[in-house]
Amino acid sequence: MARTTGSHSEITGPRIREAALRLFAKHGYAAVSMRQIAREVGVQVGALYNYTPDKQALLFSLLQGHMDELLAAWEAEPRGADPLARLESFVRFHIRFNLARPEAIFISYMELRNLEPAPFAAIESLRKTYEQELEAILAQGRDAGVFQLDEPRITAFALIAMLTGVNTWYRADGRLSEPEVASLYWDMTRRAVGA
Amino acid sequence: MARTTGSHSEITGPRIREAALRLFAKHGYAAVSMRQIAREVGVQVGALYNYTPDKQALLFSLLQGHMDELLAAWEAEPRGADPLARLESFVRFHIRFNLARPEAIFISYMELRNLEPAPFAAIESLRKTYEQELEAILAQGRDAGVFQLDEPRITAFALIAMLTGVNTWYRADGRLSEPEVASLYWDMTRRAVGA
DNA sequence: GCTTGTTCTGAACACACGTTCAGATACACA
DNA sequence: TGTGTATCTGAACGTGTGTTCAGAACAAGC
Repeated sequence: MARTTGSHSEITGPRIREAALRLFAKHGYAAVSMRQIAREVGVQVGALYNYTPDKQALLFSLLQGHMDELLAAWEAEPRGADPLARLESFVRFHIRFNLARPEAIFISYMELRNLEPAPFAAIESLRKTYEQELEAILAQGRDAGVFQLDEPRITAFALIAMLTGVNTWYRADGRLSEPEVASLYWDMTRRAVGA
Repeated sequence: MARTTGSHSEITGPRIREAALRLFAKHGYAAVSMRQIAREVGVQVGALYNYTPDKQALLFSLLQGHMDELLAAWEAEPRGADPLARLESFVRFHIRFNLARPEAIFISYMELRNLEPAPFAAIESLRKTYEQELEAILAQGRDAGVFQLDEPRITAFALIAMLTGVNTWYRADGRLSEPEVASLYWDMTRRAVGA
C-alpha cells in the first residue's frame, strides 16, 4: 500500500489528463469528481495531487494545452498565396483540427465559465488570437476587392461558429467523409464572403 | 416558522424557474445547488420541492418550456410567399428570438448532457423539429432553383450554428443594433445558399 | 370566527465532495 | 547491496449535496 509497481509520472501524468479530458467532455467539469478521474486511471484520489495543485488547475491546463496546440498547428499550416487561398486553408484546417479533437473542442467552449477570472482571461486571449487570424484574412480579402463584406470581425465570428458546428453532427462512420464535409463548408464559406 | 405571509404558488413558482434559469446559465446545472436557488428566491430548500419532484425535472421543465415556446413562436411567425422570403423570415426570427432569451438558449445547448436518456430524447426531438423547418425551406428553394446547395440538412446545421453564434458576442449596448446584425447575417445566409 | 387546504420552515438523513498527509513501497543509481 | 527519491495508498478533515418530512403559520371561503 504505497508506490505501485510500474508507476511512472510519464505514464500516470498523461493518463490523468486523458481521463479528465474525456470525463469533462462527457459529463461536464462540475459533474465530474476527482475520485471519478482517479478510478478511470486506476489510482487513488490522493495520487492526482502529485500532478495538479487542484481540480481547476487541471481544467485550465487542458484548455491551455489545447489552445497552444491549435495556434501552433495553424502557425505550421502552409498558407495560401492570396486571401482566397488563405481562407480556404483556414476552413479546411479548422474542420480537420476540430474533428480530430472533439473532446478538447467541447470543453473549450463549455467549461470556460468554470475558470476564475485570471485563467479565464488567459484562455480568452488565446482564443481571440485565433479569431484575429481569420479576421485578418477577411480584411485583406476585402481590401483586395475579392471579398464582399462590411464587418470582418463579425464575419469571422459567424464563420467560426458555423465551422465549429460540424462537431455537433459529424460522425466518422457517416455518409460523408471529412474532406467531403470540408468541401461543403468551403463552398458555403466562399459564397458567404462573396468570392 | 412555517408558511410565510404573502406566499403564493403563482408567485413562488415562476420565481423559482427564473432563478434556476439564471443560475444554470451562469454557473452550469451541476455547479448550482438547490440551496443556491432557494437563497435566490428567498426561501428554504424544502420549499422548492413543492414545485419540482427533483433537480433534474426542474432543468427538463426549463428546457422543454423553452423549446415549446420556440416552436410556437415560429409557428405564429408570418411566413413568406416564396422560399427566399421564408428563409429571410427564419434568419431574422432566429436571431430575434435567441437574443431575447440568451439564458434559455445557453442552457438548451449546454445542459442537455445532464438529462437522463428519456428526457434527453424528448428535447432532442423538439430540436430536430425546429431544424427540419429550416431544412424544408432549403429543400424547397433548391427544388425551385433559387438556392444552390446539395445538402439541405447539412446546410441547415451550418446556418443554425452560425446564427446561434450571435449570442456569444452580441451586446445590447454595442455598436450594432439587433436589426443591423440580423441584416448582416441575412446577407451572409443569402449568399451562402447561392441566392 | 372556524375550518380546510396551501405554503413554508427547520431539522435531519446518508452520502459525496475537494483536499491533505503520514507512511509505505518501488525505482534509480552508486 | 544500500541509499535517496519518486510515487502511491489509505484514512481522515470539514463542508456541501439532493432529498424528505412533521409540524407550524398563513390564506380563503363559509
